[in-house]
Amino acid sequence: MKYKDSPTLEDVARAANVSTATISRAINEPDKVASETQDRISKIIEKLGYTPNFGGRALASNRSNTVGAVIPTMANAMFASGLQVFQEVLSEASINLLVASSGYNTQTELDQIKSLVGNGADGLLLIGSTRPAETTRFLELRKIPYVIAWCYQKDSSRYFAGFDNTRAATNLTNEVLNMGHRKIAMIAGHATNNDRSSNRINGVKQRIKTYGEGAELISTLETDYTLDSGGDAFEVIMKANKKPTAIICGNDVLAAGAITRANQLGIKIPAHVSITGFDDISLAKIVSPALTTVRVPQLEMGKAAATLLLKLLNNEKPHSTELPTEIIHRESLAPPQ
Amino acid sequence: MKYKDSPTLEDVARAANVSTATISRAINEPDKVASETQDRISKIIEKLGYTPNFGGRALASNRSNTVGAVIPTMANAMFASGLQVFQEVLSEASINLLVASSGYNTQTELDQIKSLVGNGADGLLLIGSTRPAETTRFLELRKIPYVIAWCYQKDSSRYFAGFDNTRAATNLTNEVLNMGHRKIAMIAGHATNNDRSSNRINGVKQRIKTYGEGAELISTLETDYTLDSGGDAFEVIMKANKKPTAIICGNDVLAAGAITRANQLGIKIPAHVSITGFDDISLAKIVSPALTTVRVPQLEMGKAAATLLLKLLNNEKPHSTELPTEIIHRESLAPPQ
DNA sequence: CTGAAAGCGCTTACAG
DNA sequence: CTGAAAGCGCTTACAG
Repeated sequence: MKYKDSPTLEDVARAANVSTATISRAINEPDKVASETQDRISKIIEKLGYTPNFGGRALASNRSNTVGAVIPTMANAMFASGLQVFQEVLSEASINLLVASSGYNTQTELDQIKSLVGNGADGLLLIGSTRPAETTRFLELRKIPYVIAWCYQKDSSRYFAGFDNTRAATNLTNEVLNMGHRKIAMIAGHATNNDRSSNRINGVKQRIKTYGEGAELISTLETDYTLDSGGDAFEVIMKANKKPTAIICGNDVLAAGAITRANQLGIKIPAHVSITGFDDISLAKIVSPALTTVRVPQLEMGKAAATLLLKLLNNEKPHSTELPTEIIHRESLAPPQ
Repeated sequence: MKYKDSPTLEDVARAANVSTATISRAINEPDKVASETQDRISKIIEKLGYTPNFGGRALASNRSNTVGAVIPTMANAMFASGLQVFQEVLSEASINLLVASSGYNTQTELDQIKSLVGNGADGLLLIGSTRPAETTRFLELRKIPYVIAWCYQKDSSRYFAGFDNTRAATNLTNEVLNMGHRKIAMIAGHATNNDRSSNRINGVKQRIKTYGEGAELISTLETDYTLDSGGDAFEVIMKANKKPTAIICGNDVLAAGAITRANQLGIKIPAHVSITGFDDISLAKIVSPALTTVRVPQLEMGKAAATLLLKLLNNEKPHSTELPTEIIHRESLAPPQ
């Protein structure tokens, strides 16, 4: 847009018979201005329809009041709803949100981070803790405050708003085992450079290993987080000679894909095989049978991440926040028959 | 972040033994710089880790290379995936995306528009064509280029990347009628200030009215676009004395909610009642029975909207783009029994 | 192809 | 509580 058409601070100053400094204060630090002056200025601003020029402000103050988020994909409702809350909280603090997606690709993520920072992001929201050294180096070099959501690490110098994926997966696996399942398979998301996926895999593996009682992880397939991939992986697993009685899926999309495929193939869930999900997005309630899954605090993470980042921008030293997960019992998990 | 730590154009200029003007050109209009100079500058930029200061650039050029989008909600996968493509296309043109949501509230939408524009958005993506005069006035006053997605109007001075909601609804209704249904009900989203919803309602009404043959719209309920609301509306409709043989839903979320509720109540779909959706989000394939619905070109709209906006920012006069919709036949619609 | 210099619209010590 | 003025880091006619 052309700012030439818009009034500037100087126009306001002239009309109000004060200096531009006073107008600036009236806008940014009203306490420091006499209340009558304030009133007069307010009216003139209103009348002229003045709004501060963004570039001028950013240049002079070294602040853009903008924050960036790079998420793997907006297409998964999970990230989208977390992002929504994140934005709402920021909005109340008059901070705007720049958004980009990485498609689960670390190079793309770095490109987007650079782009957002180059476009003035004062801080960043990132998903997951594992990333190439180059990315970490850039972040440190530029001293960008950032918070990491969807996972949690204690005793870290970084800031997290998330949950312990390993523990959540361990708990879920324990539930599956206690229900009597011994032959278990897993359909996971690609684990490379994705700590949420690899931690969930680890949680499942660890629990099965330590459980004893003949419990066994017969296979774990890594694939894309899509419905079709989940379906395909399900088919592969069910065509093998050695079949599981329960399949633990890395997220709800994969699980919903598996169930849909099972329905098409005439394989009864959970009578023939149990299936579990992860995330508890709305799909989980809709699919039939409804998914037994792990509820992940999506909205709470969005909110916590925003709060954390706001503090960071304010030069405070906040504490990472760990959020709880919970197993949601629905129909897709039952004792083996 | 503190830019004091970062090198400036002047630092680069000094190191390269040229003026800042030349560095600026090397970055923005490489053709205008001798290729040896260019090479030297590139190396120095690389070595110093220079990136242009956003505020300085925005102030001097009156351009932020940032565009804003205000969508009703990110929680509906439909908008989220359109937004994703929108962002990807912009990203290739080195334009960043500022995102905000309105929660289907026109006042919130206006606030967010003001905030994004105040934060430097050069252009805007908006959903739907109906909004209060105050909003339209603001947009015109500030001369913000914007494109409207998810709907289409011909012979308008505004720019659209979308489809004709009325016609799509008409076509779907025609399908339902041709299948033999005569008693029809509708579960729609709130129509006030939501042209997508009201146009879909109009399409259904019009077609039923002109169809004859005893066709009748026995009721149309307006509600929130949530699964539970869809379920509740379904229950209300099925408890009335006069029951429909088909229920047309304003979107897939509502339809999925209705089907899920039907399953819980033991009402067979489509044996007892047929149900149709709108949008064709992934829910539609997952729900059981799978939804017969209208495929809305989400990704194509995101792409078309980005292309349109890019042209607008480039001072071209592009044409609005109308995209086709298509009826997807699955299991939830069948002849009345 | 390159440079000197003005100017974009703010904020912020500093002085009063 | 207010003002004069420097300065933030770029871009862009203009001149050569």
